[in-house]
Amino acid sequence: MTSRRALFSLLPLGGLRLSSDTGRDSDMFCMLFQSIEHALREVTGLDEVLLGEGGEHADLSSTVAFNLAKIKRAPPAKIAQELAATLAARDDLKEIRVEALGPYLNFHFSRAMVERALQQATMPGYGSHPPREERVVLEHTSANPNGPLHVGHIRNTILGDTLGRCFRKAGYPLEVQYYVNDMGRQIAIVVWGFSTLENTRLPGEKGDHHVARIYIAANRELEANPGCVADVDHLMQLVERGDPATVRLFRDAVTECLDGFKVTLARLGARHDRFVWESDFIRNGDTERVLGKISHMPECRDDGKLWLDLSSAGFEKEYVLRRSDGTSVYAARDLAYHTWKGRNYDRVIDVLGADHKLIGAQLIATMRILGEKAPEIIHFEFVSLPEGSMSTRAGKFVSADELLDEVTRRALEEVTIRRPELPEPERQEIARSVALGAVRYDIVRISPEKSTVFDWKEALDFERQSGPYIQYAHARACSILDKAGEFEEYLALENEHEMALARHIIRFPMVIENVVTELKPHLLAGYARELADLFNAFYHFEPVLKTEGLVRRSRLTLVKATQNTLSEALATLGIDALRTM
RNA sequence: GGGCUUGUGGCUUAGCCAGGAUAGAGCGCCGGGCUUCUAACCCGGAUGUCGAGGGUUCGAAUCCCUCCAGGCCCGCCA
Repeated sequence: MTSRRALFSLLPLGGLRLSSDTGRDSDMFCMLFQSIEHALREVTGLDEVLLGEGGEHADLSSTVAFNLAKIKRAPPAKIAQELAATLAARDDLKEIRVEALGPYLNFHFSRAMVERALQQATMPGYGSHPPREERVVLEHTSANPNGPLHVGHIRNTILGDTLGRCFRKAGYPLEVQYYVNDMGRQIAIVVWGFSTLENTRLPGEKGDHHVARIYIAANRELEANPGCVADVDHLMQLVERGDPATVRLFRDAVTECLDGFKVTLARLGARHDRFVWESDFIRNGDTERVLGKISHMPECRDDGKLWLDLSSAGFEKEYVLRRSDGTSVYAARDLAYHTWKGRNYDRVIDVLGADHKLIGAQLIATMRILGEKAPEIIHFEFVSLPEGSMSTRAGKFVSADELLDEVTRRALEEVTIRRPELPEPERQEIARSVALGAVRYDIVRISPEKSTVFDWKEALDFERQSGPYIQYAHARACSILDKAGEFEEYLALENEHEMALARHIIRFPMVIENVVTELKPHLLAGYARELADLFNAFYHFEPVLKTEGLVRRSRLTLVKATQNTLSEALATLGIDALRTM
């Protein structure tokens, strides 16, 4: 390790002077990737050339020689060697060093290229892609308004919001929607509770928590008096029929809960562009229109209730759309909603809980039969409590509000220990950002298909692999830049800490691209953490302010690129990039 | 019972879809490092039958089959 560093320092500097008019191409890494992939395709004649990250061995690498070996009946190492020679001779790969290491084809970017790409990383908005045409609509959270958002719901919120931020960063025109289920049975139960039970709102009680209290009490009451269920059914019929008084009762209850949601969502840094009310699809006739169209389909069955036979698509279960009392079922309204989305946007994405897997698949199948655009659905698995699964109805949940309160309290403790000299309001401000970073990161870092158990200890951990860890790396970079004052950008990367950091920074635009194509926000979480790791190592081993001349300027430029990239990555994760903490 | 899904060191987790270079991290544990650009940090060490068993392949954590365990779903709920 030491010897390699020594070797590097013997290399001539040959630094790159930076000027502001270079770097039109804002995602150099993507371009390099594409040109290598293109060259590989030409040279091998294969469509799939297996180009991927090179890890410790290279910037990019390919295992295509193995596949070619089968076709050409020659040893993969020999093929790799021949490919490397051919590729190295190409004009379009002039600045890339191609090497065959055994059967592997390794591609190394020249230092000059890394430095050029790095220069782009110092500019505001780094990682953003040019505007695209495709209009995207993203639905997330959409929790039933019968109680506050809890730690399960906000997995949806944070996943969706992060994905939305990635889409915007990737250049897509995006609208984020919240689908308000304002006419379901749960809401009818809330309304029934409001009209029959003691229901005064406690002083200081948030609307959503108030609604939950009534909802829990109403459910208890209904369990004790099953006869009252008919009253709830009646409410549902009245609201579907558009009975003005009932509609107002539903709307008031839902609004009270929704107002509470909006406060929580704002605390989480999540923003919806539009709240779409389910009942609007009854009122505007869309649901009726969809059901009318469906009634003419060969898959349609009407035996009192109206349902679809989706067995041709592999579903055994009846897909019920209208009850025998004439009222529509959620699935019917959902079809109307998705038809509307499909006709107004080019790409429709929903973030839904794993409990919606079946109904989601049925929805997609039906949309296809209808000839409408089917949504892409991201399902996330459940968050449970150590004592079992959460239930709003049973009052068994940890609300997002109490999670944020508790994490903020802990964060304030931590800030107060570390920065006792700061005035209270400033400490509170930092604590709020740290808490948000901790909560959001803790959730987004886990891939959605993993079911998790909520753990206070983990939620309150601000150390490695946490949001605050990344925020801290950013604050450190800011601290150096603040102390450095003015400097002229210049790059001459010397040692392996600098190179490793630089190589990672230039991948950022590609990470954004990957998140939106694969719909995997946790890739960004991992990227940001690795970036912080690499910066911390650089920070520890390579002094910046104590050096002089070109080395100082080069390292400062690298710090600036890191700070900027961390800041952009954190913003895309919905986490505040603090300048001090 | 049927369907979907997850199973990776004591704990949490990446990698799996598009199979290849010694399976990456973090917590915890052991040992080091703050007169030094913020120690919410860094460095080193121990810890893995990648749930089990078969199969495909030159090569399997990754693909296929069976089984086991957890989660979710299977309502004229949403």
